[in-house]
Amino acid sequence: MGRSPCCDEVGVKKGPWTPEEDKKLVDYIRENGHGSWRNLPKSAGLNRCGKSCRLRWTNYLRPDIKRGKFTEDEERLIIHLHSVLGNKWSAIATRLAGRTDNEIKNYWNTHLKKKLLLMGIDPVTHRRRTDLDILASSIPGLLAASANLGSWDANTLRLQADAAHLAKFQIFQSLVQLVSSAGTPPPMDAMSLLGGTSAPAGLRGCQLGDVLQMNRQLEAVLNGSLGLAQDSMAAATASALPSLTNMELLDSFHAYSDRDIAAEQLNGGDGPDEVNNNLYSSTGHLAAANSTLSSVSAAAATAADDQMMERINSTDASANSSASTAFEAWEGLNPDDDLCWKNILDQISWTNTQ
DNA sequence: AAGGCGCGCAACCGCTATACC
DNA sequence: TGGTATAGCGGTTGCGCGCCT
Repeated sequence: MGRSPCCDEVGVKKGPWTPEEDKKLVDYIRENGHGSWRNLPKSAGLNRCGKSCRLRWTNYLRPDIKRGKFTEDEERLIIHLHSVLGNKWSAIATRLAGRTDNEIKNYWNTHLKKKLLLMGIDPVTHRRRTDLDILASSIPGLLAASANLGSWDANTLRLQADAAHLAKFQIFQSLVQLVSSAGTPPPMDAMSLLGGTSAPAGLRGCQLGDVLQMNRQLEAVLNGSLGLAQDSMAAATASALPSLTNMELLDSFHAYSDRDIAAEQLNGGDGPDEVNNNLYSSTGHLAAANSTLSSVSAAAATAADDQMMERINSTDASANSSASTAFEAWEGLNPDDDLCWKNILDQISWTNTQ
């Protein structure tokens, strides 16, 4: 090996291409084809290395390149393909007519990755994010994003708000696991974290048993929405919460996953693809579940902290009533007080080091 | 009006794979 | 079979632009 890069050539121009250079390159390739890229610059009268010419042609000047904004279908396809292929941008690009690998890569890094993160999905594994550290590190971004939503449309706003709800819920759940999984009596700091003055407003003064019960309720609700009891969940949601916006959102996400499955079956190229179907349905269900959570929360927005705790304590185990109480409880876990969550995160890191 | 800042995108860098001698 | 040239790929960089203060 030991090949020296072609761009080491002295005196070869680098940096942005001028319109004149573009014209020279296009004219030459139209007349002669690119042939050997190494020899092309000299033949075309360009003071560039062959590699630079090749990149300029393949990423920008090629006549079949489609420019402009990515459509929603293209976005979905990229996410879908990325979940199967990973960072194989060129392979992904072959499935999107007119898009280059570079363009898709850039779009992924600048838009789609953030979008998935905001939805509580790990852009690498395409799974629900459960790792406590990752979640903790994402919270400042989530909070910043939720405070900086001016230019987004209504559905996007709701999705992002829902994603923030979900992330908070996941942190809470991890926190409870942390405490409840300790074989020995839970550390006092963790206890005070869950029920003490640094706890979310709704949990202040709360006993560990109460918190664990509430967590089970929340988990049941979320699991139901994630496909374990979709029909009853949808029915409960419809009766308890006739919100057109959220039902439309739910439908759109179901249509989203169904369309994707159908497309996969039509293509037939990759064979059965459970990973992707799961990605889409879980993405949709998560969004729907959180949409539901937030809208029920909105309905219970005025519940005072002590009233909420009363409801939790008097909750029976039947699915619907516990679900609605858990939703209300959830409202208490979603204070707009960032400081509250900061306290939680601080204490989590302290607890983890013990 | 000007400076700071963040974002998006084109281009580059470094590496691997493949072709060819 | 080994060395070299070339193509292709993915990660990273840096510039330009728009927005904000």
